[in-house]
Amino acid sequence: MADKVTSFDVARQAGVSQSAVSRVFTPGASASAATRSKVIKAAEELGYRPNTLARAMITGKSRVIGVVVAYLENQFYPMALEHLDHALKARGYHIMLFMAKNDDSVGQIVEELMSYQVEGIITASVAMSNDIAKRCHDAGIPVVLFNRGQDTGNLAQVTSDNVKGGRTVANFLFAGGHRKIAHISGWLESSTGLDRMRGFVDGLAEHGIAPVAVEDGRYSQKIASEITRSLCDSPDRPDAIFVGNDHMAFAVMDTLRFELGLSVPDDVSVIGYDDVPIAAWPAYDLTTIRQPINQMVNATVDVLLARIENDAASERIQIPGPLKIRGSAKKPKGFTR
Amino acid sequence: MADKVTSFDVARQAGVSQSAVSRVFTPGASASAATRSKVIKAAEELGYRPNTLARAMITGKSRVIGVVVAYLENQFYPMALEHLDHALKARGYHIMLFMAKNDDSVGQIVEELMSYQVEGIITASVAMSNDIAKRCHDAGIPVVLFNRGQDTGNLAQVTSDNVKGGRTVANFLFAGGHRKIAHISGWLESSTGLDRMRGFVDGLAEHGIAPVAVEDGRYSQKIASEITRSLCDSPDRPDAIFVGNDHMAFAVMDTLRFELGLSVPDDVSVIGYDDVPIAAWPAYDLTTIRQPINQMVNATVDVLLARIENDAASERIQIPGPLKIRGSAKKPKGFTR
DNA sequence: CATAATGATGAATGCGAATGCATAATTATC
DNA sequence: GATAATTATGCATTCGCATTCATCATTATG
Repeated sequence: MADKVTSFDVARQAGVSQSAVSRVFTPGASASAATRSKVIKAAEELGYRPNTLARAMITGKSRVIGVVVAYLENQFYPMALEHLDHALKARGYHIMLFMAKNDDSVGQIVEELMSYQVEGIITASVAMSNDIAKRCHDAGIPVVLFNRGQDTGNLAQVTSDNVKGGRTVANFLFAGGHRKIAHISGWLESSTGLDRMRGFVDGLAEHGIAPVAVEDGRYSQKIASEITRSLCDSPDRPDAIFVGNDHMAFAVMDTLRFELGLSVPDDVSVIGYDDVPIAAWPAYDLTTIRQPINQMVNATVDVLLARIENDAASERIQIPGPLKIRGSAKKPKGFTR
Repeated sequence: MADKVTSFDVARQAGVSQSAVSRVFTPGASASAATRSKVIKAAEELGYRPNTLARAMITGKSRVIGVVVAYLENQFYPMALEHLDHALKARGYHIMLFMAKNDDSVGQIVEELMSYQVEGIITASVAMSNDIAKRCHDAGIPVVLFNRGQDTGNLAQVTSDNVKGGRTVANFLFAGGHRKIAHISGWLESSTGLDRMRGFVDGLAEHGIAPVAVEDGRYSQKIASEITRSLCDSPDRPDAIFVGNDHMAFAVMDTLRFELGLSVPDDVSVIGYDDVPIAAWPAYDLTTIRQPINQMVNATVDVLLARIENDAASERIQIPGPLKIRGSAKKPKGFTR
């Protein structure tokens, strides 16, 4: 194992001072062409790379962003992670990844992130208690909630327009002739779950009807399946179900088809939310509200870096997402949103 | 934004020296109960946490592991990531995440990881050129390839027993009465793809038959679908297809059923590899070889940390995975592996 | 009670690179 | 060609904490 090679080693080899070496590796610092080439040559010979940790100590910039994710089984989050990686890499930042179930451990994780001197934190569908938010604020570490809103704590947040999405689904299902419509919601303690539900219920109300049932699926496939069973156990089963996200919608469809022997969409229409890649797979061919993940991620990164770089205000951004019409729900003729 | 609070601030507040503060936060260092409680009190009042970067500079231990992942759309990798997070967290390490397409950029990423002084690197289905492997070796940074083998470079690696898995599939399909069996392989430039293919072909050979076709699906759903179409376009279409991983198998099943109007398993049996959660979803109900992801991850972490802590040798570990029999392939009566 | 052994503590040092300051080398301007 | 303006360069310092060394307090041992 070769010993670590430092800027002093390179300096000696190149016959210059350590400062010169540092300047060559610091964008914008002044160094003559001669020095530069000597240093680069020596660095290559020795296999030198600046120690980012040491650099971070001086500059106070680690170029690391902490990312906290709750679920990875729901395909939306791996996809978000992939986009986040690209967007952050393009801006010269790196990801330190943590998993946190929603209930617990977020505080602990934030403490660890802070001790690593991350420059910012992105949480995906993870909320943050007020005192933790305050701690980040006091430490000067900006936080952006991705796909999760929160009224308290004055945190930046980026979501799709969930209320509008829910409303769009209501219009679409009503236009499709459905009158007995159930909703298996996302977790109702989360803003996304709640907003979609509200938009949906409001949307139906505008047509003078109410959902036949609203049950909290809590983003769990298991719970969603159970709810589906009990909904359809009734003589008066729904003819359409709006499900709070695609991940649950797949379970709902499977339960309807393979357990209850019902046809989707002939017996029951199903609509999801997210438009993850699986939704387009022929086995599901799920009609769903698309969350424009790319735009959402870009907005998240923009907001975060703006706050890192110039202390900008925290914003709340809502990006509208279109209904992606596929085959899991009856298509009204001439439907316009 | 409160200014950073350092160990000196805490020391002043507690009326002790900076060394004392450091000792209180360093497990195993000696400090009296009185000092300890004074320091802890002061630290809490000031909201102090040791700066991990500064600590890492001194100790040479960053407690960070670099994780490099190629795909996140194939559910196997998010699942692996989740397990990795748990296993590493339990050992006090953290993840710095990078995405790399297989062909490019791995070298660049490794350089960045090294500059962050990571203590080890795990690559998931990502290979590493020999000079990059050497660079890690020279820098004393152990590397473990997860779910990917590689003969050159003397790298530690953890996979399932892919050859055996392929063979098991061959036996199972033969016992199920299939004689016209095709294989849409994983990427044949990867050890996993190659080993599964070899085991499979060998297994069939032991029964005196050969696959009717072996095509490289390159882990792409699109390519797998295209191959499925062309395979079934022939008058002599296969009655079973072994697919190199679940992710492609889903696309194959969808193509067979919804595009070609064939029944799975009545017309064509399909078997995958991985046993990701989706494989158990009723829509697919995929018979597949389970990769024991938990064991694989634990082995990966064990090997890596052993090499970090005591310079252990690099190992090659193969963990056998059972056939998970579901409904996508005909079930031979009384089949024993 | 004296001496040895152990534990606790602070001052000083160093990890590796960035940067302010002062000076030297180069280039621009008249 | 002389002076001003600019660019390069090195020295010394700094970031925050762990650790060595020497010193001092405490406890153990005969």
